[in-house]
Amino acid sequence: MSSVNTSKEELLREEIIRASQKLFKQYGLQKTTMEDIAKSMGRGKSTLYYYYKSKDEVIDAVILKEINELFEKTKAEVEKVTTAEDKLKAYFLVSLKTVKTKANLYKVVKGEIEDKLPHVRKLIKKFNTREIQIVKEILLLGIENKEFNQSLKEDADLLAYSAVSAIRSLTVDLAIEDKFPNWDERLNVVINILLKGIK
Amino acid sequence: MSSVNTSKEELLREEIIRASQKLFKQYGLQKTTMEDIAKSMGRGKSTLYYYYKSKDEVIDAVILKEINELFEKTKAEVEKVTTAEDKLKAYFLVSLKTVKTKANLYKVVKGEIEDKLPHVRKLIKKFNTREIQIVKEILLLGIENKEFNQSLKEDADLLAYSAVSAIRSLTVDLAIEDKFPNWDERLNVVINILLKGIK
Amino acid sequence: MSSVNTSKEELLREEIIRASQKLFKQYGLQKTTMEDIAKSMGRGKSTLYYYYKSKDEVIDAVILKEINELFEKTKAEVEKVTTAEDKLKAYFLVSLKTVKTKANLYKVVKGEIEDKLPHVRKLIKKFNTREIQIVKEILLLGIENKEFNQSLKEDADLLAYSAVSAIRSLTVDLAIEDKFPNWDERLNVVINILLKGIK
Amino acid sequence: MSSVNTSKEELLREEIIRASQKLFKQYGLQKTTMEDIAKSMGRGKSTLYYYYKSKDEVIDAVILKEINELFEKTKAEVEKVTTAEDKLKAYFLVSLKTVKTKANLYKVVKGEIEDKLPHVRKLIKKFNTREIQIVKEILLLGIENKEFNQSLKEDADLLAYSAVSAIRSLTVDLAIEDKFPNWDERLNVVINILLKGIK
DNA sequence: AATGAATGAGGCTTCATTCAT
DNA sequence: GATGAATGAAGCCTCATTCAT
Repeated sequence: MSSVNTSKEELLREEIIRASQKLFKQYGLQKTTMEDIAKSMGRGKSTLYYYYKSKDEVIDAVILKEINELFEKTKAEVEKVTTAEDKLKAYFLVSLKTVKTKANLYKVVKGEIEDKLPHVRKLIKKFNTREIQIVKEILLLGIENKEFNQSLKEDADLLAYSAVSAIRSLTVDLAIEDKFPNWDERLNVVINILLKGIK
Repeated sequence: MSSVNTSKEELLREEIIRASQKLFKQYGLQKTTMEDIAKSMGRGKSTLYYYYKSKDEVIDAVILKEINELFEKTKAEVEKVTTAEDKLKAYFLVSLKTVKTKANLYKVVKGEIEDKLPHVRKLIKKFNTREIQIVKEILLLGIENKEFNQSLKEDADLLAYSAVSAIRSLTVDLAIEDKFPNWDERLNVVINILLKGIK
Repeated sequence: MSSVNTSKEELLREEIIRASQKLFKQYGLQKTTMEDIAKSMGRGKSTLYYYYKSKDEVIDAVILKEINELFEKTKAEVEKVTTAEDKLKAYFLVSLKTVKTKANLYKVVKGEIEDKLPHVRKLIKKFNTREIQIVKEILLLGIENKEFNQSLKEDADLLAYSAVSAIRSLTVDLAIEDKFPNWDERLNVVINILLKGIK
Repeated sequence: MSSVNTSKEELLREEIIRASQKLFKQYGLQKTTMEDIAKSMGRGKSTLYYYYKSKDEVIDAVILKEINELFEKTKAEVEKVTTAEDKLKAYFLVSLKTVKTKANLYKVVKGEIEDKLPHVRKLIKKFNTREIQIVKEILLLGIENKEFNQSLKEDADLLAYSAVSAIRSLTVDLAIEDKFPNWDERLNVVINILLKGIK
């Protein structure tokens, strides 16, 4: 019985997150009101407060979910291939494809979050840490493999960080603007430059 | 006489922008209220409205100023050197140094702006276009020079765009987090990888 | 159950209108603030916004209510009697009595409305049209009846309009000033002159 | 020297009144701001305060001027003719024509004044008193003349008051709406009814 | 004499949040 | 469990008015 409740409760909690996600992507964190979220679910505003203590908690949950989804997907794809080069490519491509469908949230998240929800920074940081860790491991693997230049070893941290930061922003920007046709395919050029640079 | 008036008015207008700039960097566009700005100048709220019609107008002015400053500085430094490689390095370094002092504003600006002030997007776009143009010209110069790989020619657009986007986000991220000591110096590694990649 | 909700909500909506009505009469449309209305009900300002989207909506509702009340009362009284003369008298007297209790609102409404709420003009016009129609029908009845002078037929429109306009202003003016004792009774003289004039 | 100053000062005072008059007619008493008035004269806002202590004083002056103009014109026309009937007609016609050009001010004035500027009520009252006095004298003349019905004598006051009130509102309403073509000419029907009624 | 500059007071509106049911 | 109702706090903006020059 309790499990039924829990499951039902969990279901609604998820519905709230889904609805919020959608609206956050469309209108941004600030502009989306609790009212908006509630209405989009055909429910009363106070229902949200039954499941989440505050708007901030809703935001947290949404971001955490996004972060995990991206992370899991990235990790899975990276593990599918073996060479460091392929892993790096895989990392880039998953980032690209995932971000493409979530462009607005990322865009929004990046600016607003830091500002208004210092608390959320931790989430982002934690996520970044995990992502950077992945990339760093790929780099180190490549260096050990002799796929990549040995001299990079001491800067692997900074490089990993830079790659994560740059790739994210680039994909977000490209996804938001629709300027370059087939940018996702053509981005290979960029990846190749990088790979050539680190080989 | 008229010039005295103009200059005096201009002076206060600038003071407002400076004060706003500072607060925007600290608290973000939304969280900074007109009240905050006024108080930080030791003046009444309505004084702001004597010089700017609305908060949006203040925001516009601040952003426009930042954009122009960065652009002019970038352009000047790039013109000081001659080889494409040096120009590219110069571009990176100015971006780095400038952004470092304006990290918060950029951070803020990037997310919030898109959301709430579609009007401001034009400013950003125009600025981006100008920056991308600079980088593209550097790339083409390098290709002509044989400094850079000839095969890049057809993707110069996308590359320039990518470089601008990536470098901006990277600098912003690095400036915000204080994780890497001397990151601005060590970033040479990143630049060198890129340069090696495109040579 | 739904009807309970509806009725409860409707109840508060009405309470708001009543409170607003009272204050509008006392202080005028502009001078009465949402704060005033809320306080006079012992409630928070934002409660008003739960029931009405804006001050304008409140004003609309108040005016619409007044208009309908006056119209219904007028119509009922006019229908009670049969001769055109009696109907005309009835029309005058109801206008008189009703307006007497609402003098301030009418006074206020007349000037402010036109100015600031072009939208409300429609309401007024529609109301005027209905009132004028009543009077016109009385006139035509009287002409057919031979109670009134046949020559009025072609100017029935203008006459009806004039009568409505004049009687309203006269009653409002008289109600506001307390100059003439028993003016409502003595106004028979005026009515008789008019009747004599049109017979 | 003092007279030069005075005259020059007087000139500007009048200019202010003229400008205010125009704007009040167009936008109403409240909606017209001191800024608006100043701008429409190509002068600074504070200049107004050099000549008038407050907005209320400006309003007073405008109204007083309007009142006097109408009164003087009315009086002059009434004195031109001799029979009571002609005088009454003259009174009506001047009211009509004058009001036609000032419709907006009257409209505005009627509602707003009472509300917000209790002080101005005195002006209006005084003006009304003078107008009513004129009409009353015409009525009494007519009664003495045997032009009008003798029985009206004891209600001359109320009748005069009513006539003034009704005619003003009627003319204002007609001037504002442009519903009836040539209403000013056709209004003779109304006047004739009244005259017939009181003969 | 004339005014540019500055502002206090106050108005409307929004929204996250609480609470009784 | 779920929510309708209510609200405090805060934000943007307007405007009559003052004051130094």
